[in-house]
Amino acid sequence: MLQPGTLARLAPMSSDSPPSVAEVLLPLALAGAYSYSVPQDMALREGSYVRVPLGPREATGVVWGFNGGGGVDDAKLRDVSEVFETPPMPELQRRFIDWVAHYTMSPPGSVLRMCVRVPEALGREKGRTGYRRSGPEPERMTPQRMRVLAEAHAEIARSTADLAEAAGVSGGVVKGLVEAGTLSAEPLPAFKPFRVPDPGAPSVRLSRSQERAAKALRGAVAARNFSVSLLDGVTGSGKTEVYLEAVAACVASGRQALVLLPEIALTVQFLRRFEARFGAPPAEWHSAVRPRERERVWRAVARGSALIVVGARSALFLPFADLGLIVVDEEHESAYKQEDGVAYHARDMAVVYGSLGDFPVMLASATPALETMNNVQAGRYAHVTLADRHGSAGLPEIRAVDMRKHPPASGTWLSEPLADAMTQTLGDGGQVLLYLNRRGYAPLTLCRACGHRFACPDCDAWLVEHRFRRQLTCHHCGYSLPVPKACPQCEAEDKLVACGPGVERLAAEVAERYPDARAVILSSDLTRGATLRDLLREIAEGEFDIIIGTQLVAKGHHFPDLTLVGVVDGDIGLGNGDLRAAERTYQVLCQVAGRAGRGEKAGLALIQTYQPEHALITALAAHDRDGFYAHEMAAREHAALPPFGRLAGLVLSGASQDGVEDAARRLARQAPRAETVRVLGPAPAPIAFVRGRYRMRFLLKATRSADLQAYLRTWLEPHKLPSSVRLQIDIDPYSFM
DNA sequence: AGCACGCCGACT
DNA sequence: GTCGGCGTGCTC
Repeated sequence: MLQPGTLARLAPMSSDSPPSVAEVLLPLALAGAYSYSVPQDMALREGSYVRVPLGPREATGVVWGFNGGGGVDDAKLRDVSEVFETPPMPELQRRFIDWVAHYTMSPPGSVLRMCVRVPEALGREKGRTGYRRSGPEPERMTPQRMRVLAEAHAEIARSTADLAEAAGVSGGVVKGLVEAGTLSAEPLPAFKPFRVPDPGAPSVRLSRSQERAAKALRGAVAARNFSVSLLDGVTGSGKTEVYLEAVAACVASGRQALVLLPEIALTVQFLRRFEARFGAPPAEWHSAVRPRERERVWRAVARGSALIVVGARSALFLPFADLGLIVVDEEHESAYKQEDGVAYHARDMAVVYGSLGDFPVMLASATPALETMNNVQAGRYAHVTLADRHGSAGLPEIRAVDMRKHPPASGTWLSEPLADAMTQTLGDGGQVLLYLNRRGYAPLTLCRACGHRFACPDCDAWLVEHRFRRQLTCHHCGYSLPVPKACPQCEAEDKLVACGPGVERLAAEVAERYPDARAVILSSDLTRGATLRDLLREIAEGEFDIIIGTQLVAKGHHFPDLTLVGVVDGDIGLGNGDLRAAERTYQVLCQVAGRAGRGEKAGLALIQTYQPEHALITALAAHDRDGFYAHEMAAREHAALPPFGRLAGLVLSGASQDGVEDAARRLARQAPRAETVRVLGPAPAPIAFVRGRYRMRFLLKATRSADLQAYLRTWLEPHKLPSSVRLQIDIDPYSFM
């Protein structure tokens, strides 16, 4: 229904007068855009970044349209305060935001929020101040000041931070020299421009197999339209070099390229390979990038002057001026799935982006997601294969160790066959990797006197002992307490026992068995950032004999001396009803096993398992990936699970258990009947209590062609939830959290 | 997301 | 009697 005010506002549009009302999308969880009146002298376009009044404060938003809102009282309209001179958000990005919002069933403002996380990048560039040598030496000369003056130039101004770092002193020393009149200030350009990657830089020689694959991918880039290609090759086959050729072709044609990597794979090694190919580093985008660099990247991406971005999943929401290619490396990685807030899968959204923008998308993996393989088999995705391991390294031999025949002694986790292989490898001067995906010392602590088990007060989870930190910690919320001496329930002393292994405990066992070996633990809570980088380098240089690691070690690190991989627990995580458990176990074991023998020496992987006859294990040992996929695909098809059916998860949560259960029951009663959608639940979520909130879950199972979102909208839109209960929707859920 | 309003516990 | 805890609701 048109409001009287709307008519009045529409009328001027028939002439050439500028639009009088702008629909502004705000980065907030609101149902839609808000309307603002446009001051006479203000030039706005769709996509303009603007400041607008919002209640008692101001907010930054993006113009989503003109004169279309309606429904709001004219008297309510307030003026747009300001337009930013930043290039407007491209139309393609706005369509992408709307699409993602619609698909994930999130408010469009929540998706916009992911795009405007660098508010400083919108205003005028704030210049930096540089300093150069201009005056006489200060009266008081110190060694620190001398070092700074050795770095300071008479012609070229350098920033305080730059000078201080180069001289190895604190910024205060530079400041002192400015006050003494030895250095003088002058404005510097706000940001260093990104070096232009050279697609024609002398590159590494590609093998024949790589060259064939590269040709196919270059062809997809040259076609300049939407296509999806799966670049499929085993660990070590050189996929990176191949897709970088496609990236080169894209930038050679003058368009931007985005390479997505799981956060953890953004390593120095990767960046070095990149720089070797392009003679310049890429623009980086991930959680460790500092605010100032973020601003630099954001601005350069918006201007189109950063041609290649390498980033984690959030890089998908950068304001690309002219995107021509997205590569999703390790596309099967669950790290691409964002669970909280807007629940999206970066690989799937990348494909959507390519389809909206009519450009190619490339997925790379040694163990593609079942969904991706299904798309390949259906002919929707092109299949580009890399047959061999690059160089001399062959595939590692993979063998199962039957734990029923070789049970380790109580309190230990290494079977004799694995321990013997370790002894031999160490004797031959090789490196050993032990993989155990459990952080800490022990996943459960209990009291032998009364049976008390330490659990998190805010979650349904045991507290994990971290012996190095002397703490019991909840891995869901971070709650910690010092390891007590006495049981809090029966007050018995020295009766607490650790149950089950974590990497720290495995390290203790290793130290006892191999006292002369140099062992190191790689785990996200012990090593991060710079320390991790140093450790990885030291490992590659052969500083350690035994590496004990969690998931972290599976990712693309290359350790040339590593010849033996031991998987401590090769059984599928059962119980939590994860439909992808087998697929994921296969993928990670394949990846971990692939760490062995990448150098000149042959590799061996031993997998300790209680189910050596499981299809997953036999397929791994036989290097029969396609066999395992066929087996798993048939199981999914039989159960009408993805990719043969669609899923959605709904989680209701709140502080009061009764409140949540009651809300869930009411909601269940309202569920519309539909041929193509089944609503399962409500049931307590697999982890029913997290961070002090109770959680009830619905699982929706639908046919492949069902419009799940439409169903959910009909169900949820008329329903009013109590405000104390929160609803989270996850379309295509990965874990059933 | 902020920020204000509002209704119940420990203070001058 | 007030200060302030954060639960709830609104912002064009």
